[in-house]
Amino acid sequence: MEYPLLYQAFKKYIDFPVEEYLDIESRLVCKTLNKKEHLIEEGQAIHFLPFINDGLMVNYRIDDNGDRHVLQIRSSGMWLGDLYSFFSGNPTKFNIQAYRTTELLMMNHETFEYITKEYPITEKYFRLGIQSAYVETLEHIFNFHSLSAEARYLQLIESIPSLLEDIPHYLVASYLGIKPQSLSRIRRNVQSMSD
Amino acid sequence: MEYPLLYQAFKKYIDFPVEEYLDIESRLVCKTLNKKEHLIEEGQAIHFLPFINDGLMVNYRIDDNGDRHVLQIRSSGMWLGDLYSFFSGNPTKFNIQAYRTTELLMMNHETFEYITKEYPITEKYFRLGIQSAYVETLEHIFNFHSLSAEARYLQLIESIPSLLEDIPHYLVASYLGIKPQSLSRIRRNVQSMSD
DNA sequence: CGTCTATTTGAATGTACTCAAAAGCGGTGG
DNA sequence: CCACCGCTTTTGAGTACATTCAAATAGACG
Repeated sequence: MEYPLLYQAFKKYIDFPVEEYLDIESRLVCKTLNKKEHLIEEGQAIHFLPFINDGLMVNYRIDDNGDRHVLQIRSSGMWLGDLYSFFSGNPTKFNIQAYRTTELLMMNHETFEYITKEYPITEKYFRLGIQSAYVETLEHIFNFHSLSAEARYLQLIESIPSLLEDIPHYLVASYLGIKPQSLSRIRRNVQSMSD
Repeated sequence: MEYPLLYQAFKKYIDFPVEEYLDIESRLVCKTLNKKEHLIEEGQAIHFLPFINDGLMVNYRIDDNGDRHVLQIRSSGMWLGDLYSFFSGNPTKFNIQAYRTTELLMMNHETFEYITKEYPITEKYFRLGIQSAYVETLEHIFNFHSLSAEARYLQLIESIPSLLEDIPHYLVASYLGIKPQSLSRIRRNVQSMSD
């Protein structure tokens, strides 16, 4: 076993058999991205499903005015791709970029087909994984509705305390749905509150 | 076949075999809700997965201040439950309510276990369905980030023109992430623009 | 050291909010 | 049939929060 973090991911929801895991692992391709390098850019058709073995990835989308909106920030131990493009073959609308040197494990489409056919439990694993991502995303929407920008900020840095050291503040601001200037002012307020 | 809309749903992503569908259909329980009746209330453990055969359901959550936030509005031909509670057995945080007389088809947990075991393709169907809901939800977040309240309103009534006749405006406002007063003002503006 | 980019700060603006009241609408009972 | 009630929607006035525009400061890197 080369990638215990990946094995852990497969075991997260169900008792995934080791032998089958090892075959799957052997079929993945390792890829390293440098700081600021893109894994996925808008317009591409995505033929692989990436797992973050070590690093930090940001998923953003550009709107009609050319403005960037960060939708997901994910780190080691998580999958982060464009499921829609991966399964439909249509061009992606997303951009996924590394903000530190990041090591990815890539599963291509043929491998996905092979393992779900050969090991039916894989289908269940992905169903549960996607379901969990879906539930998280509903929670995210609820937070957007019910919390102020300041409360969302406090919640975010509580869950990932090192975030502001790891990626530019303007990306964190975008993820929170505010402008960098507003994030700066919120941080100033929070700072002075805790004095 | 009693419920063509359900069959259509099973065929949406894959070529789901009829015989297997018919067995699944026979295991569902039909339930009718009256206007304003709840299907799911916060705190319950959810033992069924509901499919909306005919009607309109609203999924909302109450925040710490006691305020309601509508997260989903779904109509005929869609599943709408709490996947998290259904699969984990934990109490739900959601409230799902009918706003018209609504006919539901309910799959209980044992049936889910039975059909995924007996017909492995079911697992794939649900994986694809949840995946599609997940992709929609990411789109929803992007709209929240990139569109003004007025643009979100226009997009919503374009996709469901009868929505404001079907459910109270304050629920639509909540779904849009604004107050009923603001929705009223937006509607007045849009009205006067088109004169 | 200089340049480029990111972050902070200030001032004015805008959008949605709160509070408060009025108008509209649907159902019930006199 | 009309009066009344409760609930929803609209409107008005003042406020709060995040935005824009613009400039200053701070940091990173060659």
